[in-house]
Amino acid sequence: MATEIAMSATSTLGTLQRVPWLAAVPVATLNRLADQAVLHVSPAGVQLFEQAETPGVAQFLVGGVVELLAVRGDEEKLVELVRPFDLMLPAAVLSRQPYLVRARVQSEARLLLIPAEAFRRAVAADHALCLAVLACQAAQFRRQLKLAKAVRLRSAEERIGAYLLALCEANEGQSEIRLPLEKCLIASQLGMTRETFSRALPAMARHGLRVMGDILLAEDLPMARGAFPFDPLIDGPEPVRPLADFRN
Amino acid sequence: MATEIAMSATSTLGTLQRVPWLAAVPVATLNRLADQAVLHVSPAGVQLFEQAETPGVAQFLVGGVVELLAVRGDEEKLVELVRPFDLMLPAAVLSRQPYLVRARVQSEARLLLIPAEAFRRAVAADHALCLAVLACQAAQFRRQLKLAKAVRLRSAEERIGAYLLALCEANEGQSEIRLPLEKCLIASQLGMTRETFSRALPAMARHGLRVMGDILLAEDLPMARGAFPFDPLIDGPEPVRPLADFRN
DNA sequence: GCTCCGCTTTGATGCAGATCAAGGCAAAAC
DNA sequence: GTTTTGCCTTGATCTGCATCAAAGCGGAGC
Repeated sequence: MATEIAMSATSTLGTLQRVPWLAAVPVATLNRLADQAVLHVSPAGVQLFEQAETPGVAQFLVGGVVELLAVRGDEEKLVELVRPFDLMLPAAVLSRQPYLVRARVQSEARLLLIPAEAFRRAVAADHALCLAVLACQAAQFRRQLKLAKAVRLRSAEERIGAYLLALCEANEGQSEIRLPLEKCLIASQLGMTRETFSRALPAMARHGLRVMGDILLAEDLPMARGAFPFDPLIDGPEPVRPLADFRN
Repeated sequence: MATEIAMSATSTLGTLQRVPWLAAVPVATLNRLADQAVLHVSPAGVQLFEQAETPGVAQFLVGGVVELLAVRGDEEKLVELVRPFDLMLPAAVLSRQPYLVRARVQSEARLLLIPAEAFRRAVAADHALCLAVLACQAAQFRRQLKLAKAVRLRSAEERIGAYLLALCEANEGQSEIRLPLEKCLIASQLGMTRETFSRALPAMARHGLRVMGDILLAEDLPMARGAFPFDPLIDGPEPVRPLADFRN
């Protein structure tokens, strides 16, 4: 299952120091966190926590991808994907409330585990850390809002179009692009079934995006952009933007 | 349109002091905020800000209800309702990013307007305020998650059932309950059209909830609870829970 | 080679909920 | 009084997407 790795505090500290949005946090504070942190590596498929569980540790994702799933009975619906560097559901940890979703590793995850109480104390003790976490939380909120907008405002086909175009832009210049995920995962990420996704793919060729197997080739990028206009308020990235100049 | 009210700083301060989750914030800080704040009263229908606008003021909702709307072209979809006491989209204000949604007053709103830069400075300067805003932001995030779960996991009928039952519980004991909102507003709040809502209402009688006009009478509460079980991870309240003991 | 298994595709069908289009009903305006 | 205006209901129809079921298809293992 999950591997726990004994680690010198220095390397844990190193990891924390490499996080851009923790740049403004004093090393002393990061050090105190690092002292209590353990690095955990979890392979795909492992469940990190269950819905309704109360967080005992703060989990800091430093590698891999984790999916958050809304659960009822035995059906799961993907709510969000978490990528590095990000805290897993800081809202639950900070407010000492149960998780609202299940978390499962999608691709091998590297996690820094910090006892929840220690984490809360650190946030309460260090203003700079508090500001950083606030920025992280704000970014997560905005990502969530964007997702909600995408689902409510766009049809399945449009979401696929936007997704494929985002891929094209990420791999600027290449004409052949390999889909980064299994199709069924992409489908659930876009909030539809794999069948719907599968059926919609051939239809995308009409808009200049041909998908064959797991290869996407952009045949007519301008036409595609015409059919699926880029909306920065939905498709734009949402990086963590710390309130840098916090002392003033 | 909107009425701007000249106000002694003391009464603005008084308003801030009455906010539960600002209890731990030093009066000096609240006072500095109050000095720069203006109370604004906006009648229903007024648009507070537009999608893509960059926040110039932080808006603190102290009365009334505001709806947040995702917009594309001329169609609007309700994303969330904001009620007192809450900050309007603190994520946008703090990260100096454009609003992702439009805000419109649903029922007469009382807002404390604070210049955005002053607000950011205050958060950056006062640790206690930062913690309070963090808690506020966390609560908003969790509300948003709960909404997403409700929409993805429940059918239209189930959402209506949960809503009506919540009403019953709020007015414990009364057999006749008046719907607190116009039906079309309830419908959009539940993420469906008024027609769907209208059609589903008669059907609810089969589960012990009869709605006649704008009166709801709970004919068989236990049966209703059986059909629409209460899920605290969706239906539970999500108050702002400040990390009270922040100095430690 | 063959078989098995996971993933994907395809087809047929079903359904929830949206949309379009008339009315009904009541309070407010004239 | 009548008319207007908002809001709600009702019916007919549409459609996007899910669901169910049955193949393809390719790689891993035997």
